[in-house]
Amino acid sequence: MDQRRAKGLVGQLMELALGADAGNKDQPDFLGLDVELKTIPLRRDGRPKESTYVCSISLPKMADREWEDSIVWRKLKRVCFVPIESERAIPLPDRRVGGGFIWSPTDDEVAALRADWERLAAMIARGQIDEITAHLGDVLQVRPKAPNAAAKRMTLDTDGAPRWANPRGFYLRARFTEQIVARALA
DNA sequence: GGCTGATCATTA
DNA sequence: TAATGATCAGCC
Repeated sequence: MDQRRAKGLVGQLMELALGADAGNKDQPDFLGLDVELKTIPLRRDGRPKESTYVCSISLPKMADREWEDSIVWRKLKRVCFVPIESERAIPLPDRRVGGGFIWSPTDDEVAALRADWERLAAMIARGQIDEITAHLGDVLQVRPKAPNAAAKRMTLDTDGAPRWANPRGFYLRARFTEQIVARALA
């Protein structure tokens, strides 16, 4: 199977298998439980292979939104993580699924997430969206999230002036999810 | 190997 | 069309 053409398939199969019901809305996957479902790709050594996508960014809404009301926090305060074997050489049907577990960030993790989020939100609010790179953030990072690099979406400046920007999304660094998985297995 | 920026399938 | 689900590919 061509893995290049099956990127989101694993996640969607899990949603189907576990009965997630939010569809492609900007809300937690399990509406009644307020729990977000995420798969984590693991290599043979049991460490995460990739960073984990959290959500897309609504540029205009970042400016006057507090951390407690942010989409990132709403999604991350309770997550059902499901580790999945993801070596590129293993065919999709042969991949093993690990035991899923419900996770909530510890106080330290919340503090780290919040610090990164507030710094990034401040940059967005100041109209520095094009200066944000994936280098920023200790645990949370901002990366392109678009069909291709040429895609632009209309957004609003802090002054209310329209401008074009590349769509972005929030991601959890692999080092962060590695700690989560390690703690869950301990 | 780790990280960053780019890209792909499917659905409402 | 735009949002969801992530992984790919190349530079360091």
